[in-house]
Amino acid sequence: METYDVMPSSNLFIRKLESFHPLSGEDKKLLDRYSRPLREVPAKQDIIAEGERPSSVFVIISGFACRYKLIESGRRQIMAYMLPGDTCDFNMFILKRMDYGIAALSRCQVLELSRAAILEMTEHPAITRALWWANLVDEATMREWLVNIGQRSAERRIGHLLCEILTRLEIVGLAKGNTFSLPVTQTDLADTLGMTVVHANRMLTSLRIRGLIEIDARKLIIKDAERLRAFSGFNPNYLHLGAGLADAQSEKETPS
Amino acid sequence: METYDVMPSSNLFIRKLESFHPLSGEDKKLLDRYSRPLREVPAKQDIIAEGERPSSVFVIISGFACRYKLIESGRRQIMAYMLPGDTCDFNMFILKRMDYGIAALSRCQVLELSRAAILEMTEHPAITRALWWANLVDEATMREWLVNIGQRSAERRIGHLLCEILTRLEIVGLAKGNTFSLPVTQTDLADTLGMTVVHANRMLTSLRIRGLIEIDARKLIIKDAERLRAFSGFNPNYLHLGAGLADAQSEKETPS
DNA sequence: CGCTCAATTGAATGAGCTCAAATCTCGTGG
DNA sequence: CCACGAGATTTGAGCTCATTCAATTGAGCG
Repeated sequence: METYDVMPSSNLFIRKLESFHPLSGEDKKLLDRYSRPLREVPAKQDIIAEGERPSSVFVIISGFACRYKLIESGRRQIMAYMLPGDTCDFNMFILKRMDYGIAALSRCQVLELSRAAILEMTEHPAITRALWWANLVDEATMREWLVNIGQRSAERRIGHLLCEILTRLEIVGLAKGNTFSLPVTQTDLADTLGMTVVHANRMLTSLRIRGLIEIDARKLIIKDAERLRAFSGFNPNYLHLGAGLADAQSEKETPS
Repeated sequence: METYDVMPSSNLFIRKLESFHPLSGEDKKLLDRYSRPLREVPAKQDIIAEGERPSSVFVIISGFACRYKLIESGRRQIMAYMLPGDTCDFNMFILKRMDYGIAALSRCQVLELSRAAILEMTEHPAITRALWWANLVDEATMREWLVNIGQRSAERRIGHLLCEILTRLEIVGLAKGNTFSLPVTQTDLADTLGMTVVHANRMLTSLRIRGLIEIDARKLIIKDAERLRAFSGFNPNYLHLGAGLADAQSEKETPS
């Protein structure tokens, strides 16, 4: 068994995958080779639109993106946030047509992986496992969002989402001291949580008054993370933090 | 290329998988071999509870089951319906612990597939593809539910869900003439759609008054499916009906 | 027949929405 | 460097959809 780098990678794609499964130097070299070029996408622009035929897999390197759907009435539902390091469904090109869109919420740097790139990556078992885990966690996250929207009050919904974003950004080192940049509009938040902008604004204010958060420009400070988590019913279980790593660990201990 | 049975299989597991990808006689023989024994689960009982270590994959053969989560306040969110022929996530045992539960809504007959059974099945490419598609459609369905709960009024939410159930039951031949048995309580519907039982009841009444549906015992009649679909904004795209089949088709036409 | 759970209905309350207007922010052109 | 304009945030007021609480009716079962 070889030794791995101890320092977290500065390549967020690699760093995020490593949070799911240990990668060898060779794995990382391969990933690094595919980590260029980056496509710049301005805020509010589609990365891939609903109805398009998917031809590559996207990795967000910087900025916030989302999966979303529009309905007949013109309303929009955001179904997932894609934060730096996040990969969209790597089995995407099985689909004939996208049944949803992926758009940049803020300015983003996006990596496009061709079918060939993905095929090469999936020949590496560790990378494949990491991608698998990423996929499982995406699904689990979507389930949690369903619970959030279906069962919690508007104020707790917002709190829950902020807790999730904090946790996910911490994984890739983009949150320090419970503070992070949240480059999305309140309209985006509202469309994420199934409420109106006006109400989202009021509930943010309410969280501020409770002393749970602080907002300054597009920086969010979670003043009391523990209390916010309790208030929002946030339990990070569903993110399966380090579960893939634990799994690899137990395999070493009890080889099958 | 061999010929396949023209008649739909009476084994709903097979029938459902076939709706995603054509299966050879040999494939079906294998699936059939694993189609016993059936476990009987009474209504309201867990098939697998949150927190358990998953050791097998479940296939619903008769009855309605669901994936669900409970939150601190005691509220329940149902995140998916599992109808006859439906398979739960076939990658489930990668997980250390279930982050949600699966329960029977009505009395169910459930097939349990061991890890070994799944491994054998996934050596057959056609079965693997079918399972893949099933998984993709499950994810797409969850996305659509998010849209439904997040963006539509209570009455349209119910309408949308009923349209989906109708479509899914038709695939396995359990809906005839827009009529099917819906063995779930109104409380279940309410917990599915993020509303109270009282309101679910009122909205069902409202749909009845509009002449869109009729309820008699646990039988649901959709009086005017086209109008109900329009009313609810239901578009079956997300179920990717026959997409896997079309895919197989196009592969035959243009072999890579 | 009596029990439990599901369905239904009423009335009051409240969370969240709509409409509207005011203020703030920030990038762009002059 | 400043003014302008578009988009974002904030606040007010009134209204509606959906909830809560409570009670009644109905249906299936031992």
